[in-house]
Amino acid sequence: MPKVLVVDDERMLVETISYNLEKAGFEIVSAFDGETALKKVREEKPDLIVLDVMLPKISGWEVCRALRQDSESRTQAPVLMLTARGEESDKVIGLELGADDYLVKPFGMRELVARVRALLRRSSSNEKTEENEAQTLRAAHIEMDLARHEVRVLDTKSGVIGEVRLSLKEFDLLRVLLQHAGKTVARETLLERVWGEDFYGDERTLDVHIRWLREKLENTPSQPEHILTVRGVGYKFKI
Amino acid sequence: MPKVLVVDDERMLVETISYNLEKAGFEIVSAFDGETALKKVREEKPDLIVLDVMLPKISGWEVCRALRQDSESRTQAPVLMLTARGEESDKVIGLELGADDYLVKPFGMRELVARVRALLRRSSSNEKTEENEAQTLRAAHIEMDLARHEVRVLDTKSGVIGEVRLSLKEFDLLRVLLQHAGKTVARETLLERVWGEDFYGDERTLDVHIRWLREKLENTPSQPEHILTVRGVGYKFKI
DNA sequence: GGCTCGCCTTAAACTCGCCTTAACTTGCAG
DNA sequence: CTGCAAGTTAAGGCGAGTTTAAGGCGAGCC
Repeated sequence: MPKVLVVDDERMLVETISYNLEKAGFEIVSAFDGETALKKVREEKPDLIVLDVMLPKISGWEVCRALRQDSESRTQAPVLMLTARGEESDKVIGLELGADDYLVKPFGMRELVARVRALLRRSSSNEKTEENEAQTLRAAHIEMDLARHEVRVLDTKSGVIGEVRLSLKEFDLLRVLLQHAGKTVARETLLERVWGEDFYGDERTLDVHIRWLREKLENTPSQPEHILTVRGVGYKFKI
Repeated sequence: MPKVLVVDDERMLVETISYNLEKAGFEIVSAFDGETALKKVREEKPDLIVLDVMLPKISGWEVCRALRQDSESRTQAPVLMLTARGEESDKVIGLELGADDYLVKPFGMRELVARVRALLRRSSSNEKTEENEAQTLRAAHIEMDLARHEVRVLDTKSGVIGEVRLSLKEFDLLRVLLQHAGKTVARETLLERVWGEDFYGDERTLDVHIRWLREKLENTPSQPEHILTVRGVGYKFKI
């Protein structure tokens, strides 16, 4: 259950927002001024902050900057700014200072909830990708998470993402192909990169592993759409 | 200073994105529709493209496909797609068509900048490892992508670009001809370059392969317009 | 240690694309 | 007109790649 901090000096508005977000399944913490807001951030460690621009004492902008720059109250949590007028300059300043989205008053509660959900979804998927900066290779319907040694396949029809189990050699082989995505990789290059300089085994080993990759990644392994043979040269991953 | 092309029909969003990317040290080029985008890609050769899915006239998908497949506007630059909803099917389509990452609206500028940096870092480290600079030979209506081992033909009438499947020998033969485009290449030179120094087979073999090339590349194979015979000497590719 | 299990390699039969050869035809050049 | 270079077509076979299965090796587990 994600925790949301709502910051606004109009208490009725905070009530309304809190009610709606709670109904949507979030845990709510609130603050009516900037100073309290920063304190609550430190204490409660919310997953997202809804922040009004107009606040007594410290303005919303300053709070926003503090959230991004102060050593004390710094947080990765996304910030949704509430602004009175839709002036672009406001938007620019907000994004400038590290806000992630903004909403112009008056706004509907359904929209607010939708944006909060969107921001949280993104920030959580972000965490995943940023931790292992080791990077993910993407091409066509394939997604390789190198750090986690995970491979996901996107089913074109259903849009479902499924995880595929690959053995070590299969994984290495696919990685080399994807690193050169689109280009043809010579058989000997593949053997060298995956099996090492000193592999004096049967060349057919490569073919067999290609076969297995096709079985796991292609719709019709015998008529591959992505892992293609370039006769007399090697293989290529067609995007 | 890497150059980024920002494509979106919401001008204010382009402004915001441009502002933030500039501040992060990028040079910005922008376009508000797909057609202009493709033109700018050709003219400005950006290092990365931020591309909205929803565009007037040509959709973002189509632009994306063009960036990967059209001979004119093809580029190695990574593509970051902006999509309105976070539907998985969108993601699938995008990656299918060769996008490298995608971002769901609304998104924060910090996230955008982070992703742009990540993509560029990846693509530049990619370049380093790929010594063989993506070389393409072009002449008349033919385009040879040596790295991919692909050949495309531009149909003069319809303007359609079609991929042509060539066997290894056909490919090598065409490459030698195109490398000397316009000039006559002696029969023995061709035999040597394609078949190797030590080929003691039938001379007719060369003719047969020429025939097959003509069949695949000429409108009327028996009255070739490009792959011409120079009697007593060899062949030449007329531009 | 012995056991199971998954992974890699090797083997071997098989398919099919590609190359060569052959044999005939065309057509240019002297 | 004649000869030779090149064109054309089809058949054949070689070999690259496919595919399936079996064996062996090593890792992890009783």
